[in-house]
Amino acid sequence: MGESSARTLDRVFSAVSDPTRRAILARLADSEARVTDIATAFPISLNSTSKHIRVLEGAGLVRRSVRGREHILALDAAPLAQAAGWIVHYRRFWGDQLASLDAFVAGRDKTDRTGRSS
Amino acid sequence: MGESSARTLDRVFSAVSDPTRRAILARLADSEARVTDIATAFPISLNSTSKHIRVLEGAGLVRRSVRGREHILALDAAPLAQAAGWIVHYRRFWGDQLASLDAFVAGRDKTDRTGRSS
DNA sequence: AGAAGATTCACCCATGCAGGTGAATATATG
DNA sequence: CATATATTCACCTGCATGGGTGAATCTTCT
Repeated sequence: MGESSARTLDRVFSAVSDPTRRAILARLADSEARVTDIATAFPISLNSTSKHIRVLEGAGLVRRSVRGREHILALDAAPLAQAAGWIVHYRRFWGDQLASLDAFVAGRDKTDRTGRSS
Repeated sequence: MGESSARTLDRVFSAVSDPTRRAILARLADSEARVTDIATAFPISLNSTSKHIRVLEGAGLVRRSVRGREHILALDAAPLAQAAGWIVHYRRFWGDQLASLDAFVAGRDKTDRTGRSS
């Protein structure tokens, strides 16, 4: 399971490296949405939005349920857990700035999670 | 502080999305190394290795100390903590597969951390 | 000074991706 | 059937990047 998911890890990290896609995830964390809903919320075209969603789907971060002519998109953060699993291996190198991961989580929870930088 | 680090987050995720670079990080987690040491450990040229290290430096994940003609590279996992901070915002969407992050950390700690495939 | 080692710089090539526009495909709705 | 809505497909452009080769730079050693 650790070997075949390397490709997935590639895609997850790559997908999440884009600010627009991180913003899309933040949006979907709030509520489900259609492709058009997301497109109108960002200064990019509907087409570009569709491609971003494709990438997020390829990473397993977004799931789509076609209901009629509307494509309802929902966040699926499971691959992020996998990504966290990789990162956490290096937690002993994080140094004195972060004692425990849970403490880190608690302290950081009120930060903005959009990741938008225009 | 949360805004200017968005770019950093981009670079961290992007840097880590490459399997070769993840393997380089794993190597540096074991011990410091020169550029040549890393290059000989991978089936890519010295030049390509140098570029990968540049990317990792740009993400703040690797620090270089020039000692004479040798460039000693060391892991700096602090940016990974920042990346973990972003991911952790979505931990409540991870579902039933992972109850608490610490439990996850404990259970996953003996998995391989190389990230190498092939 | 001269030679060998370590690393980078300057290009080249191919691929991928983010962004766009315009047409095509479904699905509702009148 | 005809039309509006939702999404994608096909294609184009510009830029970044992973890979390579060969020359240049800098440092150590004899």
